Amino acid sequence: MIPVTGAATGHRDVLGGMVPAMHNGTSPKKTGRPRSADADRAILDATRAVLVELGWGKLTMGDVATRAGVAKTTLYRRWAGKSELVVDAVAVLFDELELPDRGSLQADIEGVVQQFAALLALPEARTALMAVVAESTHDEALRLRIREAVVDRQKRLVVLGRRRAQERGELPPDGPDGADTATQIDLIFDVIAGAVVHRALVSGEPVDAAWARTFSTLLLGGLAAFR
Amino acid sequence: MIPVTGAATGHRDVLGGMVPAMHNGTSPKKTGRPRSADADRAILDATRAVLVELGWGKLTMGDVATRAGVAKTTLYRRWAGKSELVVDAVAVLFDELELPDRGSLQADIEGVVQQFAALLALPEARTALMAVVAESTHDEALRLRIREAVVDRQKRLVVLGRRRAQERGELPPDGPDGADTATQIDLIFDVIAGAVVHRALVSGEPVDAAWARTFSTLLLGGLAAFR
Amino acid sequence: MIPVTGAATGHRDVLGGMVPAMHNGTSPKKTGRPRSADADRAILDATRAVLVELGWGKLTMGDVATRAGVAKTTLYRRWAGKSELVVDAVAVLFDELELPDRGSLQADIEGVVQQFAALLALPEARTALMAVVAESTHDEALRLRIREAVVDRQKRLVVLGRRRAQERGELPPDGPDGADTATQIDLIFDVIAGAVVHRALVSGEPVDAAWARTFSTLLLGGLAAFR
Amino acid sequence: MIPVTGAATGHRDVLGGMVPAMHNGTSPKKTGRPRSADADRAILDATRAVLVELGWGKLTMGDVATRAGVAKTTLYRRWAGKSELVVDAVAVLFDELELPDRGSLQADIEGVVQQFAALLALPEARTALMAVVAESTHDEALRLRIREAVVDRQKRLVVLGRRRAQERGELPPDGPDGADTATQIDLIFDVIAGAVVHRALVSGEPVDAAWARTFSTLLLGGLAAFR
DNA sequence: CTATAAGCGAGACGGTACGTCGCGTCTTAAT
DNA sequence: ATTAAGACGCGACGTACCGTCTCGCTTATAG
Repeated sequence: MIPVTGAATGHRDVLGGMVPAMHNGTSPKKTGRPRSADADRAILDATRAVLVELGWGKLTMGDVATRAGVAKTTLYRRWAGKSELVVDAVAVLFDELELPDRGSLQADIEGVVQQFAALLALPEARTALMAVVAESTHDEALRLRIREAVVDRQKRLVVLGRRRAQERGELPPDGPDGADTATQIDLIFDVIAGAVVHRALVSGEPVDAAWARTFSTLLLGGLAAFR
Repeated sequence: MIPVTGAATGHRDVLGGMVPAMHNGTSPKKTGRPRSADADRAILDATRAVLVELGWGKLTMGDVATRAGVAKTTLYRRWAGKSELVVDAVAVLFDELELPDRGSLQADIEGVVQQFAALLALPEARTALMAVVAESTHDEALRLRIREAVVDRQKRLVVLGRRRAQERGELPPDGPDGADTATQIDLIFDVIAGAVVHRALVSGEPVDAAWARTFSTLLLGGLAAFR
Repeated sequence: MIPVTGAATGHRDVLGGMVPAMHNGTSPKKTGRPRSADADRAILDATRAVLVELGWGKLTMGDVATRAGVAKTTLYRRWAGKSELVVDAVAVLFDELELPDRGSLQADIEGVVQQFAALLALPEARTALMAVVAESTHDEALRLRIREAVVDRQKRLVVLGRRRAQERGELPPDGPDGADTATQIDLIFDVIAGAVVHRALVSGEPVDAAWARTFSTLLLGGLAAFR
Repeated sequence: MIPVTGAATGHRDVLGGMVPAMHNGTSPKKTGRPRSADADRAILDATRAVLVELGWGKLTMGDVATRAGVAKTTLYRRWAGKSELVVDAVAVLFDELELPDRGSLQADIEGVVQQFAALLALPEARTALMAVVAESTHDEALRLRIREAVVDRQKRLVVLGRRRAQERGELPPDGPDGADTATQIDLIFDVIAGAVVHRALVSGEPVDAAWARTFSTLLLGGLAAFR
């Protein structure tokens, strides 16, 4: 996994005391046998493998443990539950998204749309993403974890594409008001990610080159409205 | 429930024989005691009640059955599982969405966006919707069911809004090519629904009047690109 | 079935009123469609068939009804439950026991022992007999029914064998006290039936010619003690 | 329970792999948390309690588990089903049978007959015994288990009574042929146990002092035939 | 170089829910 | 009134995972 630092590090037990530590990157330990790094890797690999084969619903902690050649205890020592484990296991997939420079804003948008669509075509990514999002609707901590591990990390693509377009003169430079800029970035991200996910997973229609073209045309037109 | 006709009509058992029939609107029965319509109503009401109180994760079939004053078997006679039941139970919530005529396309868009956001603010709707969508990523029959019961039914809002805008002269009349029209409707639907869901549930940011305004501005700008 | 007359005829419902009539040979009915005699036959045949194939434990009322081409209601109109039905279905098997005259009391005893053992070698007879006896340990009405339909009917074998032996001079004639005679008959019946059943079903040892010989020797010796 | 060693030691699952082990006395375990001996005791006590209160028919695994303060799974980890559990639970009742020395073979026989009758007068013993015997008619493993846990253990009474009678000179010493001796013991056991059970449970007549006297007279006379 | 402390594989544990099965009753329409 | 069909309320079944716990062992650092 890509060690996630920050918010959801460790958790308080019922008595309010700090428990040895969930996955968080920091190492508060001093003595005793250190945790096996092999186990971490094996567990996350096994998680992805099981996700592909069985999907979220059929994925069980015991199953993952067995495949990873690890005891269930080892697993629970590191992650609080299925959701947390799967978020970490899947986050890495989203880091592979890139924004190759295709020369125009429209082409760049089409490119990232199609990359995202390709990712959502992978059963494990599709299923795991929606499953953890579903879980997060009644688990704030999980929602934050997803935001950190997945959402916020991918905003870089919007930021980058925007800067390139500004450099090309396709978009005006940022105004003096930083808040407006941030609002626009969030909006664009929600529109792109939301539309692609909805098209692919809810409507169940293909996100192909033709759709990417039509969609990017709409988006570009919309962006012009902010000029 | 609004009886859903079509796809998931009955299913074959292991021996290939036709099983009495899941919920599907068709009536293959001729003899024997007819199924109780009261039970249907009671079950769906109970499902919504349990969803509100406990959420998707804590909803159990046994619990629903008890509250509905019905045997668990009666429940399984009509729905194959939790997901199918919940789809039918929540579908009706989406039917309450309306498109009040606010005088301009932008105002209409903002209105529907806010109605949709209000619906997603209900815990039972939010959780149940995402949960069944998550399930549907590895269950094609369920995906079709969602599409019929929820998605396709709400496209009416886009169609209506579009016609009104055309009557007002805000949008050009349909071209001769019906396919283009359908493509545009689908696109607009995916963009609106996708963006709102993503904003509300993934980004976790409020879908308020300000956001609705900014979003509708973007969308209107985009629609101009198709003129 | 061999219609059983007497004790367990009909049963009182919870309110103490007389219910239309269980199987009892009498016909209190006057109007309406008469009961099908075919159904009776088909049900009992089906019961025996299912007993052979599946045994008592797996025999279900629904299964019997289906095989008999009859509705479950029809079945319950005639028998109060599984036990009652099976008693009637199996009773006939015991009526096939005979006491061929082999010329001596010992040979006659050996003969009946082996016939009874052959009957207990049939899975349906063995299983059904023990199952209803087990049920009868907490169901007095069932115990009486078994006694009438099975036990008392087979005492004829003891009575007949005894009379023949008396005619041959192997046993003394009945004394003046009828009670003593009845006591002896009951005792002999319990000893023979009990020993054979215990040997065959509890000890699980074969009831073969050798055992029959040893057993009859013991019994004859014992009878001499009453002279 | 008195741990039963032998026959029913673990069982093969559908794939032929060895399953963790049902109750059998052997300990194939090496690693992991050991099974709780307290649980064993609590379960068997609870089983007997439920048998007394509700009888075999109303005894449910869930009920036993609850009363024993144990999870249902724990129960199924040790016993394959109701029958196996009840055999172990009632076996101990039979171990309480004794053969007090009353000074003569006839008196000893009468004594054991009446003790056995008293045991069969207990609803839990009567019902449970017959129920498991009935089950065993189509379950060889269960039959062996009953034989080990109940039947074979009580042969000690016959062996002891016989030795005492020989010491008193009421019976001749064992001949050189051990097989004959074993045959006789088995026969006597089947006759005593069979006759008492048949009288008590099938004929439904009282096993009182008078019957015990008449029966023992018959048996003694029979034994004389082997002299 | 021993003591202490945590990690680890294994698997039993108390729970909760599952989805199925059979029971015996009931509600239809058709004799 | 009886029949075939089949839905119904009920209750138990045996299984699957959950997340925790106890074992005996291993592998570190600290004294």
